Amino acid sequence: MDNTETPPADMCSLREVLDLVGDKWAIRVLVQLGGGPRRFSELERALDGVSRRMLSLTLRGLERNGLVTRKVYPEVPPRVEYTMTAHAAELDEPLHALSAWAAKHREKVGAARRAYDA
Amino acid sequence: MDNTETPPADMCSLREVLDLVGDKWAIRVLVQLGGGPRRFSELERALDGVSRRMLSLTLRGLERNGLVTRKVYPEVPPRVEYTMTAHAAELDEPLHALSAWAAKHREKVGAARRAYDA
DNA sequence: CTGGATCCCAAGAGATACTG
DNA sequence: CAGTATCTCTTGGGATCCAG
Repeated sequence: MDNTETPPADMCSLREVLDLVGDKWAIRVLVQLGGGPRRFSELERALDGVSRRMLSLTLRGLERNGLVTRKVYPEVPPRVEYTMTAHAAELDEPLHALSAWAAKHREKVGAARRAYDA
Repeated sequence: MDNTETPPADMCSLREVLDLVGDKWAIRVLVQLGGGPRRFSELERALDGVSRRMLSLTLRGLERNGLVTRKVYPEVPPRVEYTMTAHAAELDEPLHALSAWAAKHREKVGAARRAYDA
């Protein structure tokens, strides 16, 4: 066997991660929560352009999958804080690796795109 | 400053990567191409469930962004081979990191989901 | 303040048919 | 073989209004 195959990336796992954080706002929320617990309205302001509806849906999803915990303070006016879970925090490194790749190859991608469009 | 902030993950870069490979089929195509050049029909068979249309659109996108090159052999019947570019190959490691995270925390995610749904 | 409910539009994606 | 063109259905997501 002289093939040069890369050990097959685990498609199943890859899909699972994207299903968890591949949507429009999930990663941005996690990045915010990486800086510590945040209230709903704080997130709303920090994530420029997000609608209440989408923020809510995104947080529900993250909570459902155990990436975020929701803590309600029985006060008036109501206060709710969202916090990253421990294993969500472990996503930080893989995410940085992706981020680094993008930063490194940004120019090449841009050039390829311009060339293709011409 | 005693804050415990993680160095802010680069949101911009993160978004760029997801725009490149965050759609339904792109990553699967890249995983296939990681095993060497593939023909259109080979990909079509390997990616179970993909439609011709989506495979075509996905390949166009990857090609446009310089992640894949398209080589046409002037034969009859026609033959076309798709190949990963060098910098697309560098995505392999970050992707593996994500994949590893998913594999490691699969149970926790599943449990969280079952708990939430109950 | 925190969000759920509803309406509506636009993008995503499957099925089918046709062409170089 | 390797696609493109339509057509249609589904899903994502914004706007707005209502409620605990």
